[in-house]
Amino acid sequence: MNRHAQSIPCKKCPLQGRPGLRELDECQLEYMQDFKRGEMAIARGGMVFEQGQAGPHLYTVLEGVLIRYRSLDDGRRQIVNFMFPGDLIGLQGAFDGPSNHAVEVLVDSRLCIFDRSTFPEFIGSHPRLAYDITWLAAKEETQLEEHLVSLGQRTAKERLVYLAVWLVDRAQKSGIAGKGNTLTIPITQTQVADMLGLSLVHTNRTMRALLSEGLVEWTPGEICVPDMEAACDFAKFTHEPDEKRPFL
Amino acid sequence: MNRHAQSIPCKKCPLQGRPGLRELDECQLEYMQDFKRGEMAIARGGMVFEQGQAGPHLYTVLEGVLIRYRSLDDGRRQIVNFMFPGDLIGLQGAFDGPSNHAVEVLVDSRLCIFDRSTFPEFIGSHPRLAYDITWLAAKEETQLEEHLVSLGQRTAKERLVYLAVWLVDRAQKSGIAGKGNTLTIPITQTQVADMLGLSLVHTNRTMRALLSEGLVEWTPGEICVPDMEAACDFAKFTHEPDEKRPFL
DNA sequence: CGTGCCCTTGAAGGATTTCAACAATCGTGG
DNA sequence: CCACGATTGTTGAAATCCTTCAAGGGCACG
Repeated sequence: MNRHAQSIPCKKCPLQGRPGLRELDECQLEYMQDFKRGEMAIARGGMVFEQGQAGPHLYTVLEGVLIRYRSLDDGRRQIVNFMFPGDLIGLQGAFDGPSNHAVEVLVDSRLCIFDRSTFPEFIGSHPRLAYDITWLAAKEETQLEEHLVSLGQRTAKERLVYLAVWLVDRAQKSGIAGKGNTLTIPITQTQVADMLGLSLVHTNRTMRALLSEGLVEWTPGEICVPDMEAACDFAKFTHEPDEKRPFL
Repeated sequence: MNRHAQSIPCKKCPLQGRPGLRELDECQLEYMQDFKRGEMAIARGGMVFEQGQAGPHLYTVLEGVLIRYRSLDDGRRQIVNFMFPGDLIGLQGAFDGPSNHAVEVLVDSRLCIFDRSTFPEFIGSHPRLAYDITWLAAKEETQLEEHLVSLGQRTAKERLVYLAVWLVDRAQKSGIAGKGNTLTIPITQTQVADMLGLSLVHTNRTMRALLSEGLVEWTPGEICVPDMEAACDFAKFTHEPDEKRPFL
């Protein structure tokens, strides 16, 4: 399922120069190189870690898309967030205790591996990077807040539009979107349902309704938002200018 | 509404020695003292900051309980989390850009004030504290995940039980709970509804149902969970041992 | 003693879920 | 290469959870 790949040097990190990501300078790249333990490639459907496991690693997404979810023991599950290139995985688990969520690969991914054990040292010795990590944690929190608003206040239709817009937006910022507000991504309707807190059937119906209205064209394998502004307006989505995010 | 109070020295910080909080050592206390700008007392109903404001400060809750929420322009609002003594307020706003949520006082509070501007310096010069801040950010994220599961997967009854258990648990850890899994706190049913994504009417009915079943006794002004274990079980709530949290 | 906020309850309507069945797609092994 | 099972998408109909509308009572505050 997963194999360790040859490690690319940080200086050639594919994330450098992405539209929504901040560049690291020479000096920072060298620091990172010290902490990088290797890379890992996982195919769609593979798990980075399971709920309840205390993995020894932290990861950065170099390539691909992943989902993070929590399960209740009776089978219900909630997808908590999507992870795109540049996102940090496993920060919560970095502080002892097993993580309470699982991470699964949605689009074949390549991850950069760091050791959990070196994390405190890492923070201590590189203030700028410690600052960046806090930045990322704060942003992640902001994202979860947005999802929370969605689940708590929006109707099914609004949730679907919101998610579409949010995904396309994030994809564009990480440079993996297609032309014309399009995103090619194999998300299952079951997964969408588990993200939005809706039943599979209702998710399907709502998608078809939106399709016929032309607001969001969510066909299997591809999301397209013809009129971004109209969609944002409908879903009461206010995307912030969102300056470049740091990474690694 | 709010007034600046005489600043208590950090060495006499009331948070030292709380059941769920980690002690700071002499050295750390001195550092903190340098960054502390003062204190602020706000009464129930008062605002720490509004949605869209870019406040110049960061706060730590010394006393009281607060809520954090986001509003949609059409009036719907979602309470995103509760803040208890030891919690950090405004971390998201610490990285440029106005905060996208508002913070309101639920129980008369006293806050410790820090300058946003000294934040980068702060992280840089005190690795241990930088680590703690990241810890807090990660925990906050974990909490939001739990709420997300609630809104996405649980029924109205389960949500209410979950919230009750969660609140009582947090109150106990911050040492402001009453005897016998009791918490005296003036939460409005409208606020509960806005937290759980339910209508006011349905929130009320569900509360009454739980009351008659004896699972959760949520009377105006007080929450009581007679059988914690039964309640956790019913709501599929798994509270982790949760080691002591750092603060400040 | 009003006015406003909060809690409470009934009844009707609507959004969403569940149950059920079938078509379409895909990967895999014979 | 085709047949097969497994997964995914689609649709109808009935049941239910939850919301909205409406109205009244209690309590605090000026």
